[in-house]
Amino acid sequence: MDFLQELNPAQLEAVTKVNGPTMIIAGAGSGKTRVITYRLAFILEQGLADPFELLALTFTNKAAKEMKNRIEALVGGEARGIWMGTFHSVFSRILRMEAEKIGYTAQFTIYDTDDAISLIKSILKSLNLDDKVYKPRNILNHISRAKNYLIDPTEFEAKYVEDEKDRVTAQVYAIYQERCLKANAMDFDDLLVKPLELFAAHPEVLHKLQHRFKYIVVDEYQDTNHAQYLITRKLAAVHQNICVVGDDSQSIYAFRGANIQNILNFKNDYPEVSYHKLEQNYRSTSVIVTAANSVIAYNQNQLPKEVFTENEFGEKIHLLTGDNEQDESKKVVDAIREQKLMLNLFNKDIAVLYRTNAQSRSIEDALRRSNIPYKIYGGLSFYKRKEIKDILAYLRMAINPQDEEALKRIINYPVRGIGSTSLNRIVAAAGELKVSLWEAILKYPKLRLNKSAESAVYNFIQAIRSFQTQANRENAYEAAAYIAKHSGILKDLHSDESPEGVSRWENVQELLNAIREFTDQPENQNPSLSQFLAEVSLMTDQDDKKKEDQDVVTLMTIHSAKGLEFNAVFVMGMEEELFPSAMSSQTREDIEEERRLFYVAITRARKRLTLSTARMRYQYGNLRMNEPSRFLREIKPDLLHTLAREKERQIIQTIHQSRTTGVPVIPRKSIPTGSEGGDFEGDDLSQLAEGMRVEHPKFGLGTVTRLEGKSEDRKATVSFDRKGEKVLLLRYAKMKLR
DNA sequence: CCTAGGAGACTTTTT
DNA sequence: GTCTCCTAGG
Repeated sequence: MDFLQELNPAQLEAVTKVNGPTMIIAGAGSGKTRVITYRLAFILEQGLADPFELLALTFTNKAAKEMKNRIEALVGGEARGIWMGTFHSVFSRILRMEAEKIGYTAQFTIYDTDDAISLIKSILKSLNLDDKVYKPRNILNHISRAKNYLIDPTEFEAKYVEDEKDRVTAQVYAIYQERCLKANAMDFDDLLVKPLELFAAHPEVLHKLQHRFKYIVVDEYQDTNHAQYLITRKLAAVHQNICVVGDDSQSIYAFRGANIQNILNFKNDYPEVSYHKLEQNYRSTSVIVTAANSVIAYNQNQLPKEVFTENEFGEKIHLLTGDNEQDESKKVVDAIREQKLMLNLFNKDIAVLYRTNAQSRSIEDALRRSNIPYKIYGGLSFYKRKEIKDILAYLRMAINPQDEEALKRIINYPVRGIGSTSLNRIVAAAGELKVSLWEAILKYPKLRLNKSAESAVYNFIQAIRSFQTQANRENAYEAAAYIAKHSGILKDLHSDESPEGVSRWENVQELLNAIREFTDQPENQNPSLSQFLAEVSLMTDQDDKKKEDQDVVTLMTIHSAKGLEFNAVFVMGMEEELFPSAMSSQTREDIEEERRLFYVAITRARKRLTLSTARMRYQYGNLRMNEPSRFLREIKPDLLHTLAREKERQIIQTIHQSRTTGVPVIPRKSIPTGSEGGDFEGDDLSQLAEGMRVEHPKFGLGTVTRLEGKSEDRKATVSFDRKGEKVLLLRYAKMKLR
């Protein structure tokens, strides 16, 4: 067990104290993954358990895969026997084994968020409710929250209905669950809730698992929700060897139901916990670690810890200020070039992070202009593209024909003459008969469809049946290729010669290639289509391996950067209203989560951290001037690099002056329109009227074409002679009357 | 059945 | 500003 030599004392203790409940608080860059993998390897080497008696739960497939590889490197092939995966994949696996016990089959479909929303829309329609008043997205959020707290429709109805919206939600929730069951489908939340239902109804299943899993490790414990908390607690109840690993400072998913109290309260649940703190950071320079500490110290709600590093002091944090987002991006790109030269960096050493996806555009433009290759993460995932979802819907129908959302998607794609009238009739019939859509169309002669629709339905049934046969007989690739061809999708896409059409066709080919890869994997025991679908529904773009090694700059939201590290990190848009987000600035809890997000951003950097702001930017179509983010003031002043440029110095001074007041000062909502615009003086715009000529410092001369809103929201649409039409908030816009 | 265009939304999103 | 979704009209 030579590998133990490589650990520092705190890590060594966390690795070797394997019995009883354990909590490991792992600061950013403190070797968390190493500790988890060594710990599991240690258990195996000590002969304390067999691989299949170990359960390791993560939040991403990527994390699971990495851990698996690293354990395999330590102990060899037996690592493959460990139950290691995401919560969702591990429990979907268990659910497939026991599905019959709760009214499902092993072939159940996993509905993604789009399926769920579509189902809710369909339910609202059947209830004759307007989906503009009762927003499906919103209802789904409520349902999801209820599920996370294990509130079933009956309890929801009884205890949580306060107004009409809640009443509708309760009603939709109940029908939603019925329809999912009828469709042999579960949503993401069900994958966590159903195991608990299963355990309650069939204690022997729980009993078996409790005894089997001698050691349980939960990674990123700060991100668990209530259902996940309960599941792990139940599974650990017999052996009590539960080890939770996480960092409360990096809890950034409360908005999705993660409950930070799970980690803060772990000690209350297990008073005899053995508690370890990994506080030495191996990743970043001292400047970066100290800055991160100084920021997170503003949070009240946290576990005490002292992250430190023995690394070099390093370069101070730079702050760039642009006049607007384009200028900010330009300055960032200049700095990227400079740092590449100075520090000998590759593109792939560099990441540009931002709070919202919408911010990616300006930095993309600037990078493109400079011919710096980049890759954007986020945005619409491969698996969410229409053409991919269409193919997958066919595959789903071949495996689970009860799948309503799949059926609705493809019953008339490619067009086969089953229009909305026919579909409405089918949906209504299914509702009356209380059967799935598939069962309803099997009774097509009784649906009183018109003759052509009736024969179209007959042909559709025959097609799906032949696909089912293929799926049962052939491997995943053969079946999928057959279905793609015979469904007519490939032909339909091929006939579209527009660039988008070509790209859609290519995407489908890429999916087929992925399926072929899946099928051809030598270690794949079960290369069936149903197995492929079971895995693909829990896969995301993040798991895409081939794009990893390209030498390109990484662009992503801070959320998606969690768990990654880069030599040089840029965080853009360090402004009030943006970061912290205007929508998360209401309560102290909101701000603390935003602050943790900033903490995550800072700690992604190994050597260099650069922050940037823009004085002015478009937000939702109007020009806004936001104060520099309060978080900038929370970085110890001596860690910020003072730039020679006069403007930058002023900004930094303002930041540091407000710091002396002690308590973080909440900046004013708006900035006085004083010095920024140079010597341009705006006229009084209260008398502005349509048709008037104006002059703007940036956009030049123009004509007012429209006025709307009142008082501080009053805005003017101005058609500028050279810059085209702009909508300007008069509160901010400085214009002369001409 | 397809399409253009209007209305309205709009933070983050491991599964 | 920009995207998505829905609807009316061809």
